[in-house]
Amino acid sequence: MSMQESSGVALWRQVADGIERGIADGRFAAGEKLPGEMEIAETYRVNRHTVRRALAALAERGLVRAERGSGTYVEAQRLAYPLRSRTRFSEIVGAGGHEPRGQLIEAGEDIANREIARELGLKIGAPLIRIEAVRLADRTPICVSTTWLSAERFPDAGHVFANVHSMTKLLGHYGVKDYHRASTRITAAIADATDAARLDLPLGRPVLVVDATDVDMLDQPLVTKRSRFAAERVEFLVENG
Amino acid sequence: MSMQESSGVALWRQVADGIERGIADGRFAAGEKLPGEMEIAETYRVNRHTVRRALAALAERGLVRAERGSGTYVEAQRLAYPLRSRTRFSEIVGAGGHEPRGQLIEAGEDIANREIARELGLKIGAPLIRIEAVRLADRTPICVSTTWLSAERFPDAGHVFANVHSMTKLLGHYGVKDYHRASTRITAAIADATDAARLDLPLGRPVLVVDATDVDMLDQPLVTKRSRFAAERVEFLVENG
DNA sequence: TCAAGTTGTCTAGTATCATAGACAACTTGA
DNA sequence: TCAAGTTGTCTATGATACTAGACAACTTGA
Repeated sequence: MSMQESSGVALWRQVADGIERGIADGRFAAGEKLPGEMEIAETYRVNRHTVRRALAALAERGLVRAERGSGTYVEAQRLAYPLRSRTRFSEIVGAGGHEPRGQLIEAGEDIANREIARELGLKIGAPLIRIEAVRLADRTPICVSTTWLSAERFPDAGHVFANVHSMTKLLGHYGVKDYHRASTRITAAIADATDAARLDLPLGRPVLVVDATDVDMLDQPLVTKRSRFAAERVEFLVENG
Repeated sequence: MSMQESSGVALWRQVADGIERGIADGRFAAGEKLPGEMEIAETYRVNRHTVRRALAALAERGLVRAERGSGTYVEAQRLAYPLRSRTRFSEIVGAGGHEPRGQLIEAGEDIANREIARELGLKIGAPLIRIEAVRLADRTPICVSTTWLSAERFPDAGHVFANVHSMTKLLGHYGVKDYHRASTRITAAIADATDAARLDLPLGRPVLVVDATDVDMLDQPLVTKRSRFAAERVEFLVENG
């Protein structure tokens, strides 16, 4: 493997990403010993100090642990996140044996642009409630979400959410007994400073960007949201047929 | 917005990513003029030269175009890629008005590890055909795929694929009339040197990693594959209910 | 016990990144 | 025509990243 020059990504970062990928796809299993620093330096054709910096970065994030005189060992795992018609963060995280938590960052008012208006079946310029929240599993931030609801249909939704800390409960408060996922769009990006801070993620890490709209049992749009997931902490499962 | 220090990502790269994100999520529409270099420098709190380097990187990738004395303008778009039960690369790309193409990189033999054996319903160590291919839309590489098939059920599949250049046709050659997607797992990573070269992508860009298994009409597994998509060129659409 | 292999910690030298300022070349609209 | 605003190019300087080499501290297995 050879490294790319002047890509705007430091060499040690490229090495760290390479090793992390090896951990993610199972080439380096959890608990296993990584190759020695000299060997890694040779395979990536960089100086041993550069490898050490890469390993230090991974160690700081808790993915590996160095043992002097012995070697460097892997410790990691990703949260499985099924994308079903019935997608509830708390249920998914809870099913994985982790403790789900939601935390309100900010609630405010907004106005529908063309895209949101189309998703929610509203007119452009219609008043909206915007809720920004971060969701955690066992105190590890998993994603940050921006959620939009019609301010007419859900007046004062911001204050309600601040009390109940759950989208399901919020909708229940307005008489919505059940809802399901109508559409989901996924792509990836690089975490910007805001996301990075909220996700407790170093800048430059990949995030999975998910745009989704939930509808009620009559297929009437309820909420639309954009979530940014720390890619290194989740793995989406799409179940077809 | 403030930049993060010593993340292993150069400042100009962070600025470039920020602008690219603005293009991706529509803050900067195609054809529109970006803010002036001085203004960008102020919002990101970096030197104008750093902004210029960021813009140069985006220009090289064809996302923006600078016009001396006038401004810098956006030009970009992402390929919509629906993840349905019936997922066929050529149909998706063709439907978007682009010309699909597949290109064989390498075909060889392999042996089933635990994961592949489970996906394909084979025993560990069972003989496999491994096919590496890159898929393009209008000569732009979209993804690289590694596909595994049972060597017993599909003998000589590598040579067949080299002739037909299509997974659908390959399966048809063995009497498989129709098939559909059984499972899809998505996560994101950073492009390594191999991916970067094959996708004509600078190192360090995010890729969407998709693990998928296709089954026949009797739900018997046919092929399992791992694809890596250039995240900046596609947007997955998950359609539920 | 000892040799080989591992991670930890120094010292340097070179290349790249980022900032700062100045000015040229060009476009646009008044 | 001209002023204001834009991108293009140059010089210079300090900070950081990367390489190179040496050796210490520690673990493991023969």
